[in-house]
Amino acid sequence: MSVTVKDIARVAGVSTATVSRSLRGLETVSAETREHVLEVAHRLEYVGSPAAAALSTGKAGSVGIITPYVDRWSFGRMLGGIERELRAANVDLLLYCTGDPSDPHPLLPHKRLARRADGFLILSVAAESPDLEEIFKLRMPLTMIGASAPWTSSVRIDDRDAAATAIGHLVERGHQRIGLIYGREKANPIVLEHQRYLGFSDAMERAGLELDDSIQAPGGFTVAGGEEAMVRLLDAEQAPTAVFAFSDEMAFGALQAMRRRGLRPGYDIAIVGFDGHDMSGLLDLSTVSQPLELIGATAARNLLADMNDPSRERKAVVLPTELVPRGSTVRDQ
Amino acid sequence: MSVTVKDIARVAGVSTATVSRSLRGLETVSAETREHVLEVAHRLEYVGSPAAAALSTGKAGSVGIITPYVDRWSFGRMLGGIERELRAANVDLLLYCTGDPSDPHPLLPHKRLARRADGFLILSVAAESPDLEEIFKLRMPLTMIGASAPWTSSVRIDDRDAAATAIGHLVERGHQRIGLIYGREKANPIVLEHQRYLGFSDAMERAGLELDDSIQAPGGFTVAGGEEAMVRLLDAEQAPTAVFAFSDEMAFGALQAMRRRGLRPGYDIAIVGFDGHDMSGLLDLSTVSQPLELIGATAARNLLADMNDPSRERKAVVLPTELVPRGSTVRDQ
DNA sequence: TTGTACGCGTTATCAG
DNA sequence: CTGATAACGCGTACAA
Repeated sequence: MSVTVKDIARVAGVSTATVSRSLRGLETVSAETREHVLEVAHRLEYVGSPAAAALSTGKAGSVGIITPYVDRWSFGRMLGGIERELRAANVDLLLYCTGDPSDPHPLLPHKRLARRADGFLILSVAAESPDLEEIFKLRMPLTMIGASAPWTSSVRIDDRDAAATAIGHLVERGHQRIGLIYGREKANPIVLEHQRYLGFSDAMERAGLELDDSIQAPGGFTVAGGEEAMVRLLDAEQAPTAVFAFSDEMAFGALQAMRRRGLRPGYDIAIVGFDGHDMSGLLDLSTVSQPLELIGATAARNLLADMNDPSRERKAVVLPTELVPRGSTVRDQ
Repeated sequence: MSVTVKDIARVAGVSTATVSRSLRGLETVSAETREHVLEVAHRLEYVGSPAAAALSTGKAGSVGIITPYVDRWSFGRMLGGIERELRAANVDLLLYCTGDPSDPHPLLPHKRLARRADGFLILSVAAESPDLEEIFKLRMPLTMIGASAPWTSSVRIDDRDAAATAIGHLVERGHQRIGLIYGREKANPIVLEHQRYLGFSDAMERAGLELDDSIQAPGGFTVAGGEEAMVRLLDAEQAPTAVFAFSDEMAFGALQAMRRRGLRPGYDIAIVGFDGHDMSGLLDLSTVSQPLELIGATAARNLLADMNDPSRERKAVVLPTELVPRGSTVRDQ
């Protein structure tokens, strides 16, 4: 097999305990002994066994990230922030993708999940999700992103307020018939959806406007889905004069649908998206921008802190969003 | 601490060996014993320790994926394909991000990498990269994506041919002055870049056209970088009539730059990108589309096969690409 | 079909 | 400062 601490101990003429201590840089070893051990280890091309270390210490040396999707733009950005922090702390990153949260999916794989990591980052999964109960029961350090539960740390934006701001922007510009492209079909919506919907209805009510189901459709958070949804809105008996989409990607699809019909964003119909996608500027799409990398990094840092000090008080961080008005809502003055 | 096989054995009145066998569904246990053990395990809420299992069997039960970037669109798509296959096989996914390959980065973390996973998926890293030597030395199952080495499996597209096709398309449409937006600044390019560049120059030569450095610029594979690069091309003493970008995202940036100057894609300047990005249709961008999820899935499946049978012959799979002509290259007939 | 007992590679607890 | 030695939790020859 491969080189172990035993081999090093034998060659270096010390005990395995001393080898272990030297390797980990504990101060309780004389400098010269350590030097020697390190030299031998290097010469033998020693590579430690994380499994053995994990078994011995009880710490896996990694955190798991649980997410319903992996190929969405916003996920990539968050992941970037998370990865950076984790790498800096030298902990491994395990990725678990649960698939669409509205499916009755086969639960978060096995409970094996538990022992794999020392803590978890949970993305956009409703705290009430039955799947999560299993995780909560583990009583491990947890940080939720895009949702929150009283007994875990969380990092998120104020989805409700942000959505209301977007609608407020449209109302200000004189729109009275405002359509909506939301995410999943009804049941078990991911949290942020629910919050954004509340913000939407808050603002509509405040403006004295009626909610009309015929101009609301699900876009599944994809470009193609957004396009389909927009087609439905346009085909409604009375089409909307403005549309709010729960994600920029869906808004892009909506723009596509409009273009196919010769409708000009901002003139014929106003559109505002959500995320602050790289490409929203290019498409001149108004959007509510959120600091995704920062959200990821903040969550990761928080989780690491919780892991190091389990008694640490749980934190619920709320990061700011920003409305970015562009041509898709301001041309039609 | 937590429930172990020993606890189950005691409660169920059998040996730990029988517990282990039952838990893993080995056929060498009587049905009724197994039932009983499973029932007890369930009742005790037993959760196995992957670390212990790994230590005992020598298999980590996971594969590592090594990538220079994590927030690029194409990566998300590949990851989707990879994740699906891995999940189906019930193996964990470890993510290692190396950062920009042209930096002299601190090597692929530690060698600890080795024992963490049973195999690795390596994305877009040059086989000649010094970092990889360390990995190769491990003699573990490896599958490269977007690059290849004779002694490992690999899955890729024919970047050279694909790039040549894109240029051929432009040449066909009468373009003689063709600019290029490539990725990283010179040194240590990721492999696909080199290949695409070769395809570019192949086709240029074949058409009897000259390469002109003044209309070639790096865009760093980002939208913003693509925009900057395009500005440089437009400001060249003699601007190009057509531009080929190594990624759709950079092409999007180029479109942005054109729009800011009132230039119409397909009329004033033709543009063709690379990837088959979700949004290329929306922006009417001609592109060379590659089957990213399939690439990821194929690579993952291949790696799993190599892991199960180390003597398995290494495979080098080349998947097809497709030129998708759109308005950005065909309007100016 | 089932049980015994040892090994996997580290870390941690004691003595010394 | 260093060395035995006992865990850590599971898999698996080997024996019964």
